[in-house]
Amino acid sequence: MNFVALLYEQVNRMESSTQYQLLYLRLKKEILADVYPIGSILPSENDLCAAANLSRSTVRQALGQLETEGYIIKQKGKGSIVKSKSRSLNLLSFHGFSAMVDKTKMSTLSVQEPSYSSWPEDFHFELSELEKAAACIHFARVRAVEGRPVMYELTFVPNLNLPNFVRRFKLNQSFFEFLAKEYQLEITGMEQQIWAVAAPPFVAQHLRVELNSPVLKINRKYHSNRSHLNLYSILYCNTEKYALGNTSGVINQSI
Amino acid sequence: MNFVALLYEQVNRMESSTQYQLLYLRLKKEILADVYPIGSILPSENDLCAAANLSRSTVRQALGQLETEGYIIKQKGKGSIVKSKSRSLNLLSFHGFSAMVDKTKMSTLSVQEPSYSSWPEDFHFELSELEKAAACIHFARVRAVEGRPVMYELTFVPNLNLPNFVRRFKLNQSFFEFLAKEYQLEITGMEQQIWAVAAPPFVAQHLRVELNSPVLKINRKYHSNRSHLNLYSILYCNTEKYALGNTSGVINQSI
DNA sequence: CAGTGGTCTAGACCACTTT
DNA sequence: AAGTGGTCTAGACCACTGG
Repeated sequence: MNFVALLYEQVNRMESSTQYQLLYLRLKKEILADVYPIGSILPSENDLCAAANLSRSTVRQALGQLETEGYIIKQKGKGSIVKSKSRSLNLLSFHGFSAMVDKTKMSTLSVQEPSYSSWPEDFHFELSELEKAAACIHFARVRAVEGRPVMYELTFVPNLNLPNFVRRFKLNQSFFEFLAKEYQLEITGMEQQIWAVAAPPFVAQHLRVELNSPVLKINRKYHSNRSHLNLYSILYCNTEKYALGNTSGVINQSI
Repeated sequence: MNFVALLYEQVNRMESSTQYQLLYLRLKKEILADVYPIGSILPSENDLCAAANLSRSTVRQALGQLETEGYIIKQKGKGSIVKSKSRSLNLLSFHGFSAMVDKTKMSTLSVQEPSYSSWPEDFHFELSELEKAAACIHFARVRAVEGRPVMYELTFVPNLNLPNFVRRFKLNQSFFEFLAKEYQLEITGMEQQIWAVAAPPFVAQHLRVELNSPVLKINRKYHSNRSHLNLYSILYCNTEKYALGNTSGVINQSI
């Protein structure tokens, strides 16, 4: 390696992070921007080595991170296939939702369009001082499958450097994809708590179930790549017909 | 030798063993056997290189797998610290359970001691031919916190090369740790479906809640490192006082 | 058959922790 | 200062996939 390349590497290390992280971030952005659409194959490891002037181990480290985060699947003799545009987070989803390639059966009803407000009095999440000081962006929607309401979702977001959120976000689009595309905001983790509760009146109404019938209640706190910015959701789910489910390769334990 | 045993031999022979996998398995066994107790530090990467006559990359690959599975935490300048004796998962657990270092508040009641039986008629999971051919090991237990029943758990396991399971397993121990220690059986993945249901009589009785009050029902299929062996559980949870919760993803990036 | 990812080696320099 | 894990290089051979 020559002197210029050495200097270049030093500068890169000072300015941001490591070589494999830079490559990882670049590839992730390109996947999100459809430079490599779902189903397509990334350049081979050797090509990436040559293009980025890196050793194969370093390239493999970047690809490994993309793989564990669910963006790609690597196949011996074939290549690195783009699998998904969003991080596999182990989120619960309605059984069959992800399988519905034809999403015509799924619809979204607006209950509360995005607006700026203050935080609810009885908000059940702990907020940082910074979040409390910011305005609260709130919206609510009902998700339906085959015309049957299955989920009532209330979302709360501190308005921290999210310009024109209210104007730009449309309720029928994917919230996470919107955040990634418009603000480079990545969801990096999540905490959730789940209960079975008797449907209160406003939930019974939106989900069209009998008062006090059993529904799932889920409180979620999403962590993001902006360390002080978290997103909050409260979900009520009607599981009479559709169960909530998830699959995880790297699972969890306890009890 | 019967059909089941023959299939097993084949599968076992197919399981390849690379250098890093062998080292990974050896270290994992030693962690489970308390050669390296929780909190202790593994031999340094260089020591492992010398001892096993491997390059550092290979040793790091083995340690990396132990880390992603939650057995160790690596700290720069310090070493690889043993963190846990069971795989760190993303399973739902009762909120606060993991925080209870003092587990005296948690108790287990036997409902059905382990026994061999046939598979239930209305079993809601799809079984492979191999699993159907095997006997079903079944047990049921109730988990309580501070004397309050919170979970009623029914478990079903195909009796495939799990010698003396019924005699060896005690209901008040961790099922996963038992499987890892006695049979080197690792849980590698899981599917689950979740409902909110009205408590049927037998559930209401075991959880000491009113008939038809809302309870969580969870069906789980656990995948293991034996590709054809899955474990099945049906859980009923009383979430009146304790919610079910989990955390996933990378939570602490930096302050 | 050429190309791919999987495994592995034998070095090197760095930032960090502990002594 | 010595030791640790984090990153990175420049090779190598293998098993597998595809044309």
